[in-house]
Amino acid sequence: MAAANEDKPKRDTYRHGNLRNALIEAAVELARQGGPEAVVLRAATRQAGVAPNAAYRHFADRGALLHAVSQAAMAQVARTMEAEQAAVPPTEDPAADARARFRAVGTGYLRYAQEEPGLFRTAFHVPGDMTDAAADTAAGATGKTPFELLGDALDGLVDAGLLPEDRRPGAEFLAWSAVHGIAVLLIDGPLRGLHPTQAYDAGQHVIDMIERGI
Amino acid sequence: MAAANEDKPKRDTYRHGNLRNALIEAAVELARQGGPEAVVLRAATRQAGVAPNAAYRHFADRGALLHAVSQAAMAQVARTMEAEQAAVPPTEDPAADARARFRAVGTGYLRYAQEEPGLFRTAFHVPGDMTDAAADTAAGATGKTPFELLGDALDGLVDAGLLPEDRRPGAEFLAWSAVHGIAVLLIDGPLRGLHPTQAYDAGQHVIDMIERGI
DNA sequence: TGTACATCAGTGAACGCGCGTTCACTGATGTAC
DNA sequence: TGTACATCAGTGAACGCGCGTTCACTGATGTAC
Repeated sequence: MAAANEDKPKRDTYRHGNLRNALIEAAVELARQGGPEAVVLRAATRQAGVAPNAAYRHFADRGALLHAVSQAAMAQVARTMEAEQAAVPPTEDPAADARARFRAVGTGYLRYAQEEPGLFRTAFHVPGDMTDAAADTAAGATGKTPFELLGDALDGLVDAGLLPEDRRPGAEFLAWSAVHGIAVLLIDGPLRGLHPTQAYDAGQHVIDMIERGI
Repeated sequence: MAAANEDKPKRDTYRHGNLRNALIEAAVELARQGGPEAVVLRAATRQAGVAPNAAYRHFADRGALLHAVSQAAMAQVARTMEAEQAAVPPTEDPAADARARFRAVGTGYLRYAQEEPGLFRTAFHVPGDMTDAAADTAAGATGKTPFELLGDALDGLVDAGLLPEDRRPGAEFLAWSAVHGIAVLLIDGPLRGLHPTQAYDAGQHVIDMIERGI
């Protein structure tokens, strides 16, 4: 109360030392709370306890910072998918395993959208890295991007004989469309505000549809 | 060149007379070119040749104007769907007709998204009227909203025996998710920039998947 | 081990911008008598 | 048909705001000799 700058992080060194990461961290938090448009350069520097223009030592402009946030969010999506897959108890049945791994990709995607709508929107609102193989900063623990994880899961369905080989090409986009669509409906659209378990069910129904229709 | 205000629409009357509509028209054009965030109150008044604050005679705030644009865009979506349905040549086969009418709903939706991405994004970025039955300003020539047209088409599938009755509940959201998802992928996502005929094909494949998986 | 120097991360101040919104107003239009 | 008056759509000026970005700078750190 006495000091106006009580939460202003004080540095003991003249140089920050880790400013780039600090800015990304702050920007991620902004995106978490308000989506991509909430990623405000000045706010990030404020949070990092640094002058506004200090950001320009590490990012060309606001867009570059936003891009970094997007990559970080994408990596979190990948990790959520991986965690969902890791939680699947393996069975004796390879086909069942393949199915479960495929469904876990979609379920993880939707779980992330539900839990972190702001970051989810940031991940995909920034143009064009989703399918970039080179985007290693967008990868999860296995080093794969969400798109690659989806591709692998589809390959798994083919290997298990659950998906005819001639249906494989382009299947990414069918699955992705449906899951992404329900995600948007759930977080921004008319299904927003659904009870989490209902939202989960809606997501599972979409995944059911994909399995049938793919 | 001589006059700086050459394109400033001059009124002959002191009062504009039709300002509300003029503002909506201007705002629609802004959204058309730049999506919802391009709907700037001052820009709309500028275009209408009116002082910025004049807008407050007709709209409570910027949000109200944006909402009007969203409704207008939604109505255009409905009209595009209706046009797509009207273009379907009727056959002797009621089942084939029902299918065609169902597909036309999706095709119209995707055509609008492709042709008017800015307005499409505006229609759905503004919270929550999509499923409002009362939203008559969001209706097309038949007086139905996009959501209602989809519902009717699904009912048609049931009547034609193409969709089991127990699959009907919630089917709106399955179909809508998939079509909306591919729309987003096509206009903002990694499929952006696809050749229009490829984009059309991608959309048709999604609709195929829906028919199979619904 | 000590000194001179180059590097470059962060500072402080300022810029121009356009925005949404509020205020007290003016004057054209429609209505009552 | 003419006059008085109320209504209310649009005006003009100003507000506070926070933004992204540029400029010339300072001073801590690491390196070479």
